[in-house]
Amino acid sequence: MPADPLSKVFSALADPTRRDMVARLTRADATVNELAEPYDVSVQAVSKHLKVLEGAGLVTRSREAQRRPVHLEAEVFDLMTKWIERYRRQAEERYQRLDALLATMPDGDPEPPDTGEKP
Amino acid sequence: MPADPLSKVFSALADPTRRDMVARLTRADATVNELAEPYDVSVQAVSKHLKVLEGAGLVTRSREAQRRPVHLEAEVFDLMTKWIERYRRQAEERYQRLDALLATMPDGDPEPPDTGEKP
DNA sequence: CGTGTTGTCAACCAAATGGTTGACAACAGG
DNA sequence: CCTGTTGTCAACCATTTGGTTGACAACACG
Repeated sequence: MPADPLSKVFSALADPTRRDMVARLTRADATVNELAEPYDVSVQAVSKHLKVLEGAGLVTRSREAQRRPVHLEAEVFDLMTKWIERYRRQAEERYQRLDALLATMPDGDPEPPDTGEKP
Repeated sequence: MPADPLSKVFSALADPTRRDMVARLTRADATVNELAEPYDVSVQAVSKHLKVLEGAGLVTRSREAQRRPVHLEAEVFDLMTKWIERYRRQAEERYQRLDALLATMPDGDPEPPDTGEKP
């Protein structure tokens, strides 16, 4: 189960219910019951979702009597953003290079796939 | 299996092997065998991974004789980036408001949790 | 002290996931 | 035409995932 941090975060956000919880937590902290209310599933199921989000570092929880308020940790988002941006940038740069390359050869085939000579 | 687009993309990138393939595809298009080479799994397994990436719109494939070159589609990244940025921003704004709120009340408890008067 | 509220833990279940092997289609090139 | 290469499809298997129900701990409050 050692699953790297990035995998855990992506995996955690791959579920629509979990994404919705995160969305709601950007507005305010909430208890498990509050979080569970809009969804048509048991409180236990939501508790499990919370564990996944917690394991991914997207969420922390404090104690306050018998309540366990859930708090969003937005920093983890940066992990993903960095990964995505990095490869998006590389993909774009490559696209630029390809463009430049095409510009240097106005019409010829760089590697003639077929030398013509077809009757 | 109707899984929404965002779920598919997050889910596709939740796997380290798949993320590595994407990373390599930012440098150059590749065939299935080329992609499979570094990993210690069968070509069929890689073919499955490709189907997942394709289903998420992260990758497209053309025909060229019996070869099926794989090409990265970077636009889908924007879907994720938008989602992430939106909620990261909201979380930060909320943090700001909380900060401002705390500034207006130098020391008092806004909602006395306990009115004292307990013998 | 008993009772209600809040949440977790454990056992169980169905479906999805990631891997395997074997068969086969499609094409290039001798 | 035969052969090798490239890739997919299908069946199968083990593990994970997302959900359920039931029991129980921890605490507030009458």
